[in-house]
Amino acid sequence: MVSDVPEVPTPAWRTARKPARAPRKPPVTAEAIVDAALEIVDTEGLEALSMRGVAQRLDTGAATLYAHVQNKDELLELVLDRVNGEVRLPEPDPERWQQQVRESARQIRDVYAAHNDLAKASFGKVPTMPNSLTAIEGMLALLKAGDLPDRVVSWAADLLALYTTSAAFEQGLLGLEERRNPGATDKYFRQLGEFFFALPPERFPTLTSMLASMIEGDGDERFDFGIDVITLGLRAYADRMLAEKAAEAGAEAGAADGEGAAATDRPATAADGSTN
Amino acid sequence: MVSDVPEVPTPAWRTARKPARAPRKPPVTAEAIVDAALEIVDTEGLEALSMRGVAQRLDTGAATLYAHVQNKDELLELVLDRVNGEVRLPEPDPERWQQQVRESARQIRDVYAAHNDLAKASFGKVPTMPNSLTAIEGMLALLKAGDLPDRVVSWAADLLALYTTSAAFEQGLLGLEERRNPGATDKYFRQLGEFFFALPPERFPTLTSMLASMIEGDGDERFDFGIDVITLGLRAYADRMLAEKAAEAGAEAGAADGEGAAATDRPATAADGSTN
DNA sequence: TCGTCTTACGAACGCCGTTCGTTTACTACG
DNA sequence: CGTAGTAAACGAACGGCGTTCGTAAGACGA
Repeated sequence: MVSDVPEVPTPAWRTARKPARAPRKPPVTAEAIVDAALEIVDTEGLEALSMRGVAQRLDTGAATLYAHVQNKDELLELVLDRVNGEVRLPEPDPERWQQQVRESARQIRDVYAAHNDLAKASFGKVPTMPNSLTAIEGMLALLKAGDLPDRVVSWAADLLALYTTSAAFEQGLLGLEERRNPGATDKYFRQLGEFFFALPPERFPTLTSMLASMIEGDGDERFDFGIDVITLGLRAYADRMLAEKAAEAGAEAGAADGEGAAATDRPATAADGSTN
Repeated sequence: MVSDVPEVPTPAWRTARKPARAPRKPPVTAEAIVDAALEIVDTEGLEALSMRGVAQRLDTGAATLYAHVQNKDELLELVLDRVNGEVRLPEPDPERWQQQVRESARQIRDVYAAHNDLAKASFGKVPTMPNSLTAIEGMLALLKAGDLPDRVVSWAADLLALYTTSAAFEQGLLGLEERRNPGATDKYFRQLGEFFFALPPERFPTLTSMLASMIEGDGDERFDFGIDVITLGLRAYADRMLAEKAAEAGAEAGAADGEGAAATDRPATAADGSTN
């Protein structure tokens, strides 16, 4: 399309050896499409991703893409899986499971946030692609090393994924807007602060009395807070669960047994797989 | 435009008394626009919401809307605020703060999920509209009744909002798809189950060993799990924080003080915080 | 060299958010 | 009653979107 119709006829011996095909463009493959799509997301954000844009970047038409990808949704899933492939989770070390969970969650957040607001595309999608499954496998293994019951581990993975994805989205969105017009984010936050400080205390007594602490902390601190709360909560939840189960068993076995403090020394039977 | 050009001339005495204007259509106001938009979201989901669709429902043109609403984004914010107005949080009762938080989070989730996938529109938006602020105020008050430090309360509100919104979105999305073609959700879940059970155990040992517990539980149970984990975690986090502060102060004042048990006056839900 | 078969792709369809310039409907005043 | 002024309404258009269809081009075995 660029110069297929020369104004002057070309001598035969010139066309004889493969004319103008030297800078051969790479063939269109699903992989190349995913690459191009991710490049667009990386430079302009998720909203700027369009089939036409991807096609343009590959020097072809939009219709071509549909030979390799069912639709935009599938393309997004492929992009997400490629990004999930960037995640590297550690081998579980039971001695440090909480740190490992924190570090891993942080890594996942950072991997996603490095691709702007891409995380938004993962909301409400059930992960089924290879790299996504590998990431889940890794996180489950980490949690299981924490000696938690199976049900707690499973549901905790969901909870952590939710939290991590949300945080990644917010951070990525912020980074994107900061890149779009640097400095505007500061101004926005200042205006936001002014707005909140101007709220009437009689209508929002609690809110206005806590503005200082609401603004406190950067993204990392706040993210770590969430992870800490969740891991501490998992521990406490599991302990409570085991205590209840023990009390039940005790009540069934004999009424003489005192009840209560069962969360003291973590018995190794925590993950006995007794769930259903 | 409906019948301005009659095929047969109308006698003068018919048009004399205000022709065809009897079923006067209500004037276009921002409120009516929000109503129409919410109706569309309620019946067809967030993705089906378009300015043209809203205009059609009001029997007018899309351009008219822009006289009352800056753009689609602002319209969405107004819709969200209207929905936030449906939330009714209880007066804080320090004796039952954990139950109150759970009930409130559940109510918020249900309010949103009742409007299909509307919750998706709230991701990444800082709440500034009246009803949103009122909801935050209420949740902060509830958390503060739990006797948590200000910083914990502030950040916990963020965390809970994230979790609740995500859960509402997932539940709403599910409900929407179930309404779109009833029964298809069951089939989808069955296929999903088959897919996961067919995964190779040597590549996903942890995942495949826990499939039973991953599938366990309905939406409510799983949501409550998350809320319980978070509230238990908040308690534990606050206790650990206070213990550290106490230890610091103790170390400064004199080295003679014993350390540890700071969760004394709190009824102590298995939150010993002794891990690592 | 021919026929087949995969891949590429221009053009079109029906949507979308938003803007522009004009028309309409109503109010207030002469 | 007539008219000027004004705010609301809105048709038409712009550029872009996801997706489909029928055709064109190239690869390749017979």
